Amino acid sequence: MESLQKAIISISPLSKESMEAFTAVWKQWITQKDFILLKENTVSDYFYFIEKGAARIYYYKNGKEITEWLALDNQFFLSITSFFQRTPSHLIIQVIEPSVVYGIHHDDFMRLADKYHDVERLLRKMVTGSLIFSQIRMDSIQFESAQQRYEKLLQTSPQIVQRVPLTYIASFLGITLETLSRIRSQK
Amino acid sequence: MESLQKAIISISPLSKESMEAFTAVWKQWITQKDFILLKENTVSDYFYFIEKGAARIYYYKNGKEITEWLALDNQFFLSITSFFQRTPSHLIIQVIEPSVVYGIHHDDFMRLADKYHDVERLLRKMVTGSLIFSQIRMDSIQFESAQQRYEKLLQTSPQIVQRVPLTYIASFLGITLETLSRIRSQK
DNA sequence: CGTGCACTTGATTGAAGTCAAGCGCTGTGG
DNA sequence: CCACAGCGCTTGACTTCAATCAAGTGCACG
Repeated sequence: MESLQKAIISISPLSKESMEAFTAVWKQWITQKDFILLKENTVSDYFYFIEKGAARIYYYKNGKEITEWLALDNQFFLSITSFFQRTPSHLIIQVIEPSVVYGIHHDDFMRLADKYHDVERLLRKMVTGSLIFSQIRMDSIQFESAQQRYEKLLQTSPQIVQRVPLTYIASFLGITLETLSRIRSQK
Repeated sequence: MESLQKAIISISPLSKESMEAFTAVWKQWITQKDFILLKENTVSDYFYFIEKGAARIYYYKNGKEITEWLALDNQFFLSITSFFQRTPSHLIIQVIEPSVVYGIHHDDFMRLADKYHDVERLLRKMVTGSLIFSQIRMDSIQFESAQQRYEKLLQTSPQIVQRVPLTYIASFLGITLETLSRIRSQK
């Protein structure tokens, strides 16, 4: 819970009152490996924070699993379209290591954003950060080779490469397992 | 200016006071074709709204122009990373038809978001909408064929295909002009 | 001890990129 | 008023990166 508060403050500080009201409504999960936080075709109610452990967001595309996102220690994550649009999602959120996860319900988050201006600002900054990241990732998928993307991941998130199975990493990078294997074997 | 107000309200309503303060600070440009709104390597100060006309956001990648975004009548547009991170951008924003464009300065927008909770909420909803769009576009670039992307554009934004040169459309779709030409010639 | 999962390796294919040439307007200057 | 320069687009030949399909290896654990 302390690490959640730190993560919040680093994005946008909250008044004592807002912080207390805000952190009070987060729910905690202490889960085993392979625990499912979000089932397929359901509305994603929670905005998550993983304090310790690892999770992946994935879905099925033509019968194959596509890993859309990987979250490790001290990261926020969510099914963006489902959480904000309140529509059922083909996404599945699965914990892939024993983990400690926090989540705030959509309705609580919106209620508090309405009540406290600084919570609204926090949410805006979170979404903005996510949007910037999304832009960078789109550029990467469009213009960088599989090799470049893998090398960038090695630089920016070496822990992912160490802790997450290659199958997940491959589709997170937008390439097949075979291509990733060949990239790794060169040199 | 009326269309700007309508566009704002359709995203998130503002109180009379906020709306007045907010719309008061938008600057207007009435421009000829090819007018440059944002020069290369400068910080993008404005969040734009195109009332009538067309604009494109592009940059140079290995000496070639890449069109990143196309905005037509009644759309908001901006250089996301530059506007929010306040960093110089390789992006160029150019009007490609005689147009009427409005823009709000970053500092005015942030000042008003700080002062009025409902302006902050408006900004959050704008960014959220943009993020959702960005996710959908990323998925499209990653998994759809050039053909599918073109057909989708035809369906969702036929005006773009009618009003914008194919060179720009091609790189907006993430393909070359030649590939787009071949797609169009089949059937 | 063997079944299956995680990963590797090889052969082939395919979608789109690159390079190069050419066509047909349009508009401007001699 | 014609000519040709240049832009917007098309077409063709060839290349390339990564996907697909298909085996095969090695380790983990029940």
